[in-house]
Amino acid sequence: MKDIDPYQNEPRQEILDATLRLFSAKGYFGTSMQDIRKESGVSIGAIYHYFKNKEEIATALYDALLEQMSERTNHYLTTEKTFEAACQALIKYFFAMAEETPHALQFLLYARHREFLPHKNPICTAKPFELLIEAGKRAMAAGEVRQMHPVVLATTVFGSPMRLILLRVDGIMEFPLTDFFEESWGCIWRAVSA
Amino acid sequence: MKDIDPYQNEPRQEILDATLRLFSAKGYFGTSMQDIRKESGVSIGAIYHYFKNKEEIATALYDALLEQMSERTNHYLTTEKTFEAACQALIKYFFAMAEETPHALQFLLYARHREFLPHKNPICTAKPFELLIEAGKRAMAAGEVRQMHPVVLATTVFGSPMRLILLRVDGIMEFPLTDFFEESWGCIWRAVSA
DNA sequence: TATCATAGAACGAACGTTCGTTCTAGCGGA
DNA sequence: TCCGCTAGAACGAACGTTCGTTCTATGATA
Repeated sequence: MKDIDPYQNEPRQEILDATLRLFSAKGYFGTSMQDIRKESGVSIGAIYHYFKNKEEIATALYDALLEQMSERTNHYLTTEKTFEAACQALIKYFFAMAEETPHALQFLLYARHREFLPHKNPICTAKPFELLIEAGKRAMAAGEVRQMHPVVLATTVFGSPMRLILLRVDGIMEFPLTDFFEESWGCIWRAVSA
Repeated sequence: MKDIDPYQNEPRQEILDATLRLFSAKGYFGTSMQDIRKESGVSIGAIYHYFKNKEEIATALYDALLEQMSERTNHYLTTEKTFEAACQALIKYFFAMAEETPHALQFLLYARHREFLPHKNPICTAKPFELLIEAGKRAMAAGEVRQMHPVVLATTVFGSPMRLILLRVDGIMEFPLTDFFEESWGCIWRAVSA
């Protein structure tokens, strides 16, 4: 026996997948609704049946990806015993994402969402960033890392991996990021450990 | 005595200044030629007298800012005696830029130029980035910094300041970056010094 | 089982708007 | 007079969106 309407939202997901590919390749404004129709194989009328307008497709994508990232961040920060282990796990997760679903990372990290989602806050004020800041404060209080401004801590730990990720999803870096994890983390931990 | 025709290109510069403000606030696609006309006070006809089209305005901006950045990078890397001093000077320069001309940095670092300047290489393959990589290799050979992949070195040194800059030009960081230079650099140099 | 009724998914031509660009007329200093 | 420059109306293309219609699956009725 089948699940209740397992295919009900199949076209909806098809639209989202196609849109993510297009947005990450050509950007929001460079992607027309006709492009989405061609890439997804779903007709214009059907697209507007599932989404109110173009912006709502972008919002749906953004929210879903941010939620996923937020969950993972929260997961590692609460289950790993140390700040070090949590950060390592997070960076490994991002590095793996850069290899497996580069489109998602590109859309989430690279795009200036304020250009086409003006009512959304920039990603750095979003939940994952706040979770990190709080975890950093606790790690400083516990003496695991040196004392510094929480934002400096966060940028020191994640600034360089993020830049590596952008180089990778842009196709400038030809080797998988996982090859560089140890080296990169070695630098980061020297920088902040107590 | 005045320079030769100092005012000849006054409208041209007015257009570029206005466009930079608009692009950094609303993005390339969010800015119409009518917006540029209003912001610059130069008529549509005059704008098209000085520039072939919208893309050429963006290219002129991009090239000018990149050239300026390239010059500075080259200057510090060749005149400062150590890699450490050169990097410090560069980061201080960027931090100062973030305070004084945030629009320029925002346009140069944040925008996905591939969306509207498809024939331009991403900024990370541009001259300043290459200069840094080469300087990093020399510093490793000289024993000033530890051995690692040159790209890891570059992202470790500049990844975190760049992220601080983005937080600042986005208005998330409320204090001038110069306040955080010492703290940030302390982390960076721990990370990479031999 | 056969027939009809209904809902809503899918369709794509057509619409109105906005955009970048072109065009033509005219201004003003040399 | 000439010419660099300015002006802004007009143009055509491309865009996001709408809308009247068709298709399809399901349920009700007899």
